[in-house]
Amino acid sequence: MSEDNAPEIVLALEIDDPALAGRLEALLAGVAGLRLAVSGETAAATIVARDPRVMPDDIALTQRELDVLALMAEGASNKMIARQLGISVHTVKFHVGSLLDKLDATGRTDAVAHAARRGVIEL
Amino acid sequence: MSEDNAPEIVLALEIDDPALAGRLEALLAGVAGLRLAVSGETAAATIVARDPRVMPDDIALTQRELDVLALMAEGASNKMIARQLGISVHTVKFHVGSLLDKLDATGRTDAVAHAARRGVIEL
DNA sequence: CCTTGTCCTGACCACCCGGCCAGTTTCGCA
DNA sequence: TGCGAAACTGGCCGGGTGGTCAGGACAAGG
Repeated sequence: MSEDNAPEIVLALEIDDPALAGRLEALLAGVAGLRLAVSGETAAATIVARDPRVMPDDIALTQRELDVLALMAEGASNKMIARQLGISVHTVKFHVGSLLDKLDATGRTDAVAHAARRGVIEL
Repeated sequence: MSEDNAPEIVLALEIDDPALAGRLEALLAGVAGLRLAVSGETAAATIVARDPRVMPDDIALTQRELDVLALMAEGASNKMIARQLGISVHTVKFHVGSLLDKLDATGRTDAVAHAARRGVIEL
């Protein structure tokens, strides 16, 4: 049915591992209906595979710490976080402190950046 | 030894557009050597296609604001930024203020998050 | 029973942050 | 040559932030 609305799906590759990239390239080359993007071309979708080395140990964050972290990433102040989670500002500061420690960050901005970098949270 | 004619490449799909997702699913289903991940499975690579998000006007940030923003993303304090750029803390606060205004952020953490989201900076 | 760990709360304090005021120099442009 | 925009600096101040102390509730496991 209507192949008119489905020309070709253009895919881009962003893969750290050269071996995996090569295999995928070879496999996808033989598929009708899609092709790989040439340099600079805008792709409909991108195949990504990050080097797993960036998150060696998935840092053990408690559920509460993840809650606080998520709200921190939204730019919420301790007071806002406290209200949102139904806990006291003191407790929020406690969790933020733990976060700074575990993420090896110097402040909340640094903590969010670190967490985003290693995929703990999605910006 | 290396039977690296590896079994299958497991791919995950993260595509906003259902139509595109469906087409890709159909296309890739017929390719030997790779398969789609089942829910929760760890994939070797992920195919992503974000909604052509609104990055209408790449916000006009001055060079100095970009300098400050980059250091903010590293978790640097105003004092550190001042020292790094060879300017006074007051000037840093001035630029941070402009950044918060232009990025529609409530604080430096929010500013970094917004900037990262719309690709102004790379985390 | 007692210890351990996690989560939660409180208070104190030095410092940082963001917003406000006002002022300078430098530059491009009409 | 005048004029505005950008960059820079200063002081001031209310509120937020991060570090440190101390302690309570509650479940898991010795």
